[in-house]
Formats: sequence, structure tokens, C-alpha cells
Amino acid sequence: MPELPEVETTRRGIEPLVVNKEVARVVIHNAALRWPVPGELIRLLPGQQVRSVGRRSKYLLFSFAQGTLIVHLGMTGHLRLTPCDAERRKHDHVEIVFTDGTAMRYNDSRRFGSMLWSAADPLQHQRLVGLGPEPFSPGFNATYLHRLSRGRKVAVKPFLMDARVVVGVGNIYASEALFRAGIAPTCPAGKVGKAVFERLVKSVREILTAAIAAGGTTFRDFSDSQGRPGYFRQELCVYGRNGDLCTVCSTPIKQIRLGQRSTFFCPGCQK
DNA sequence: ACTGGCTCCTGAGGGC
DNA sequence: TGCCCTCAGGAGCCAG
Repeated sequence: MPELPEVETTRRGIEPLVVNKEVARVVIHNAALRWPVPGELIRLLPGQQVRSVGRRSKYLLFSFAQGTLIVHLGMTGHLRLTPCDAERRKHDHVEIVFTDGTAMRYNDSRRFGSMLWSAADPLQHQRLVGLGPEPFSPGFNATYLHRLSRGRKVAVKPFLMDARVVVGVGNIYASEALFRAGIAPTCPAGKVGKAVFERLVKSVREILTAAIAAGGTTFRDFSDSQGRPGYFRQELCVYGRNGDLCTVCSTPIKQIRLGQRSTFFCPGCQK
């Protein structure tokens, strides 16, 4: 379940393996992702070099001279670098073969991911243009959240998970950040005060920083990256811990559904 | 303008 | 052992 830390870890791992490599050919084994993989990649990419691998929100941006390959990992998407003659795996969708004999393969069992092409500024792409600030950018702060949330009745957890508000906070880290900040996930966003948002901003950054650090140690080797599920599991305080006793106040952790999503919190710590 | 609900998909895990 | 059911989740989309 890639949230921002996992995507950033993927970016850091894959960039040194593909940067400056020239594409020899593109093979689309199965174009069926969230949107069909654009067939034009087959004629556009060969001959071009990967200049850099960037990230905006949970989108990876593979920059080429003539445009940008935009990759979203969805729920189960993985990128791995293999020798180009390595055996294919089930759910390999797209293969980008480089002139040095390696290949980057996109594998996605649930097909929630996507692969898009942007000939112009990728940040202006339809999928990226309306996104909120990055959680580590100065634009993500208590004043911003306070202003944006006035009059909003939506619970603070789905509010925090709304990519138009801030990007990269998925279901797991939303629960964790709210626990750290001592905010009940059900509290209407419009009722949250500025000082409390201050704590939330800090918590979001702390939890993402810790997760990126943990991801960095787990995803070191991208030639063999099928990911290790639950890599941050041991550091989670509430997520997936329904019935466990809170590490702070020993109240049993509760699980509810909020905006169709499993939500975990400590009724003792979070008001 | 908001809000909540539905949807895509496959694999894991629980119950019997 | 095996089958069936439920659940998981990012984010676009739509109806009210």
C-alpha cells in the first residue's frame, strides 16, 4: 500500500538505476491499468534518455527530453529493474528496456496504478494540477489548514486524506498522525483550532519522516524489489491494532469506518 | 460548494 | 484441504 514514504523510497531507489539510460524499446504486456497505458510510449520513448526521476504527490515523474512519463503505483504497483531477458512475472504490465540490457518493469496486480505521458509541463497535467501542497513544503502549515477547513463539516481524517488539501497522507498515516496529535478522527475539520492544526502538521511530518527512514532501509535493493509488506508495521501505534491497549494510556484502540475507510484511534488520547 | 457513496481489481485471511 | 465470503485501499466520479 504505497503511501508517500513508499513512493519516495521507490524514487530514491530507482533513480540511480535508470538515470542517463537510453530506452531501446517499450513493451506493453497489458495496457489495462486505471487508464489504458498510452500506446504512443512505444514510439516516443526509444532513443530518449531518462534525465531524472522526480516525484509530485504519489506520482513518479520520469523526465525525458521530449516529455515526462508519469507513474502512479496505486495500491499494488511495483517497479523493478531486471535483466531484459529475465522471466516475466504475473501482472507485469509494462516493460521499458534500456540499451544496456536492463529493463524497468511495472507490475500491478490490482491495477489501481497508472502510467501516463505528458509532453508538456507534467505539473500542469490534468491529474496533477489540482493537487494540494507537499507535506514538507512551507505551504503546508496550520494557517493554511485552518483557513481551508472553516465551515467544513467533513471529519478531519478524510479532510487530511484529501489530496486537494495536502498530498501523500494515506489511510495509515492519517490515523497515525491524528493519534500523535491527539485529535479524534471524527472531529469535524471546521471545528479544529489553529493550535491543534499546528500539532497535526508537526505529527504528519514526523510520521512521514520516520516512515521514509524505515522504507529506506527496507527497499535498498531494487533488483529484487517485490517490497516487504508491513515494513513500518512495528512502529504503528494505532493502525491495525483494534483491541490492543494504547501504548500511552492503555485504553483499548478502537476501529471505526470513516468515509468508507478503516480508521483506528485511541478514545483515551484523542479528543 | 460540499458531502457521502460507489467503483475499479486481486489476493489474503477467516470461518466452517 | 478447500471453498466462500469479506476486506483492503487511491482516487476519480457522480448524485443529491
